[in-house]
Parts: sequence; structure tokens; C-alpha cells
Amino acid sequence: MGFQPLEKTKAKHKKGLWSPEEDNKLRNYILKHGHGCWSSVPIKAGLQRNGKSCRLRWINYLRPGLKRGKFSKQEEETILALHHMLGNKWSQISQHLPGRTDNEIKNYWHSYLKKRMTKSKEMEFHHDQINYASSSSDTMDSSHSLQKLATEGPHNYSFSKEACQSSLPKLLFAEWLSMDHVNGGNTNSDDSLVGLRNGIFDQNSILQDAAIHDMSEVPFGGEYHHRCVTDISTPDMFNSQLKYVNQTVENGFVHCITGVDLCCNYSVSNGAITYA
DNA sequence: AAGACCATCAACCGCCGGAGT
DNA sequence: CACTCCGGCGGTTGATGGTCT
Repeated sequence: MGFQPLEKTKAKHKKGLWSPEEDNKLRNYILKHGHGCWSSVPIKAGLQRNGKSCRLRWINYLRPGLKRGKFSKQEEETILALHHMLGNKWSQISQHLPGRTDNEIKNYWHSYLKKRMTKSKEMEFHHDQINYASSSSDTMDSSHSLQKLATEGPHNYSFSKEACQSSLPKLLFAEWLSMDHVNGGNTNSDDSLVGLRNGIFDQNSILQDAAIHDMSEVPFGGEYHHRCVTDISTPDMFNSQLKYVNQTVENGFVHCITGVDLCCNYSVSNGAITYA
């Protein structure tokens, strides 16, 4: 019944770490043909893996546009805030961190941020005991307030859909432009942010998000994959990304914000965090 | 130097929902 | 409607490398 059991025709699947040869086979195959049905990928690519393993390897390691290396301060804060709001919805959180995979974020959470949260809660407990009667100032730096947000929750955090749309995020697109498959460079996110804050790409981040959509969510069996990886031009990017504007907006508020919004564009007044 | 312990990260596992038959 | 497959997700495990004793 149902589908043809592609994988049942195979012998044992290989497990464990991927070799460079396997990576090359998978990468070359997908860049050339797209993944299509994942269960057929290993067969067609000549790999002794199952489709699931190939999919995971592609998404978490081989996919173009992945950002490797340490998480930036802002990424950390974004994760903290989003985790407080969304819980362990790693895939949703990863949508707001361009170039980061859910697996990466999940690992980072378990290895570092979880402890940091615990520590900050402890410190806050002690701090509250000592300074219970002291009043708070009207302003605070973003990392402190964000930490407070993550600790206490978004109760007073103005997060209307409109607010999110009107103050459009600024990170994704520039980061994507700086990626090696576009210009061969390796620009860190801080540099991207400098450019963004200077107004280079103040258009909006929906376009930026769309860029990521282009790379990660359009099935690679489609027509986009070659352009994403090799010969994409800026006008092409805009044209293709514009298709996603409505879709992204319709997806609701969560899809309209990014970590930059969460971390930078708010202030605290009378104990309430308001979005700038 | 060597073993124990710890942190990190890649990968696997099991479950679930959607969709085709 | 039942069955099956597939993709996606979150939890967990295992390998590896670094640090400590």
C-alpha cells in the first residue's frame, strides 16, 4: 500500500560520523539535482545512509548559508528571549537566527545558555534579597533588560504584529549577502550589523527572511537552488524574495521578528518594556 | 604521564502529523 | 477508513577533545 518502500530494498545503512567523501557525494548530488524525496537521495547519490540521515546532514552541516562558529551576544539574547516565549521550539527559534540550525541552537542551549539562565536566576534571587527596597531606574541596558525579559517573561513586552512589521528586522539579508557562496568572503555578523545600522539595508528583513527561505525552505528539487549557491545576482535575489513577502507576513507575528528586534529596539519605562 | 571527569557537538531515535493509496 | 510513507521536530546518546587531579 501507499508509497514504494524505497529504503527497504537496501541493505544495512551506515551510521556514525560522515566522511568527507560522503559529504561531497551528498553535496554534489543535491546541488545538481535537488533532494526531492529524501529516501531516494542516498540511493541516487551512492550513499550507504538512510534518507533521514542525509536530510539531517544536509540541513545541519552541508546546506549553503550556514553560519559556523561561536554565537554572538545578540544571538544569545535572542535565543534566551525566544526560548522564554516559545519554549523548546528549536525550529521556530532557529527561524529567527539566520544561518543557525535548530540542532545547533538546541546544543548551545543545553551546553551553555541553560546554565547561564540558572546562574542568572540565582544571582537575581540574591540581588532581590539584598536590594528588595531599592527602586529601579527608568532605563537599563539591553542585555540586562533582555535577561530580565527572559527570566520574567514577556508580560509587559509590547509585541503586537503591527509593531513587528513596522520596525523591520535588519540582520538576515546582509548576513546572507556576506556569506561565502555569494562573495567568497567571511564577514562576521557584527560587521553586517554595522552596515545595516548605517542604513544599507533598512528596507526590511522580510526580504532577509526570504533569502533564508530561498536557501532553506524552498525544496531543493526546485529551480532556485543553483542560483542560491552559485550565480545569484542581487536583482535576482530581490525578485525571488519578493514572492515571500506576503507569505511571511501572513505567517503571523513570530515570523516578523528577529533577534535584532528583540535585543535592540526596546526601552524600559515605568517597569514596562516597550518596543521602539 | 595517565586516568577521571567534563563540555561540546554531530548524529541517532522515536514520535507525530500530513498526505498518498 | 486503514495503512503506509515521508518529513519534521525534540530528546537523547555517543564520540571526541580539553581540563583537572
